[in-house]
Amino acid sequence: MYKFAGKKNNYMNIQCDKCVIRELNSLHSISSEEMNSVTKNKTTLHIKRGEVIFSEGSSLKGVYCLRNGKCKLTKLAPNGKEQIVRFIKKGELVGHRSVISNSVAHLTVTALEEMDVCFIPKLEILELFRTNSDFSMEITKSLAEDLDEANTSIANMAQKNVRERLAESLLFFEKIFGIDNEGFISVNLTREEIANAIGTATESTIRLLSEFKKEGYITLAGKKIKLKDKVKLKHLTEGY
Amino acid sequence: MYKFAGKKNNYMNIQCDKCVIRELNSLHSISSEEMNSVTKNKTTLHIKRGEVIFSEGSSLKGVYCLRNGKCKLTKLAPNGKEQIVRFIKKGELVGHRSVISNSVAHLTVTALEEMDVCFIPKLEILELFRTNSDFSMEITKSLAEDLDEANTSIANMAQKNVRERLAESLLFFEKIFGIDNEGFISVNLTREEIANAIGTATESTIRLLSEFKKEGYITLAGKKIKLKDKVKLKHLTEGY
DNA sequence: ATTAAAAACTGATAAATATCATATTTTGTA
DNA sequence: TACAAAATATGATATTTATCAGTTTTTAAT
Repeated sequence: MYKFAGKKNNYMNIQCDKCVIRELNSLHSISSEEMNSVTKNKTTLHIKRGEVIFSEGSSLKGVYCLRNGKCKLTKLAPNGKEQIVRFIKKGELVGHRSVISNSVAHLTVTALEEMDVCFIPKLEILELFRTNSDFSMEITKSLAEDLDEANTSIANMAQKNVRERLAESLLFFEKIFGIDNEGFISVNLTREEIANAIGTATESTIRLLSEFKKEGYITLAGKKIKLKDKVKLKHLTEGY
Repeated sequence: MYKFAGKKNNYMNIQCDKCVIRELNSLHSISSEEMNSVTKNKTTLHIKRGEVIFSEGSSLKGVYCLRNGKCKLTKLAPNGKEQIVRFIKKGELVGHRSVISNSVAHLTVTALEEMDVCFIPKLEILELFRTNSDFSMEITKSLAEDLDEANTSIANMAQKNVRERLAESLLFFEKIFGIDNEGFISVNLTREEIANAIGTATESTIRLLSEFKKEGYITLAGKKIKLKDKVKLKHLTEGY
């Protein structure tokens, strides 16, 4: 079962205006006065791989700003399988959808590695949204972008086969997570998690990865994956 | 190829505050003064089945408010097939995503039947967004809702098989479009369109509809569909 | 009312994918 | 370091779904 992230300590309550990731999300549009208020009211959490930041059905008391690390957003299907709907990394906000629409969380957010996350109370966010139209515009734009990506995802799921989706995902993983100094994709995903993202059986994912390796498009080292022939992978995403 | 809706006539330039659908979308939160401005600047279009309101890649000069009728939102996949991402009906807005994020349209909107559509210029909408925080909140909430539905759709596409998705879609069609006086679902969709919505081959859709009929869950009369056993269909969506 | 085009339908077959069973490897931790 | 648990891997088989080819029915335009 889930391990919940419980350690709410303020030991790292860095001022937001000194935070490196500030520029990366909607918070970049707030004034220094507003920033001070956020700094005062936020708390910082340290979270380990596999821990849940919040889960589907829970009611959120604020939004989370990711200082570093990566996580997955999942949805539980009626068959009990978890669908990974999206990946999120350093600099992004989570929970703003629930806070804005004043509803329960519809996704579960789970850390894929150690991460530091700042919790900003609901009131703080709603007040910013109401009084700072740059901020509300930013939040709205970010939802609009998410919606657009989700629509693309629907089309991919519906129109592409598993092989095409896997190729697509590998390129996507490298693009958003980058590579380590040996050239491997910088994210720690199990085969099952990859399967849950592309919507297939774990065995199919494993088999296709082996095929991609055999055909020379990727290198596998344990669970680490290196892309060797991105041009070919790009072609594979469109089925040739 | 597409037939574009070109007839921009003002013959039906009804005042927005008298419009029946006003209560149904984000515009319900605007003042009567603001409403007057919208009335003055909007134009009304009459559109026939199959005509395109706007298409993927085009840059929008405003948003469209659906006075009546139904339409489909589609996305062109690289394989040339069209994916229906969503259905929209009377009372809803389209194009606000593009206008808010100041980007090109990422979807094509096509009428499924005769419809009247009001066009509201971009400036009008952006001004409302900037100055009326109730309106911006409504727009944002509606994007948040769309996003949530899109995520559910991703999970359904990924986790459910074609039979389950078809059962789900039939129930969904009846729910959002209602039924006529003989009990048939009130929307005119070809088998191909249904297939494009659930992400399968047209033949598979036809075959499964025949099976559902043979098994007594639905009635078919031409392209019209009546749901006979909704409890069973509900069970089918979860695979039993 | 006639007729051409589009849509719906059906069957046969191929291809893709899931499932089950089991072996091997890796990982985390005592 | 050892060992149990988890993850990865592979083969055999069943199931689902797509594709192709053709027929019938419906629709819309003249």
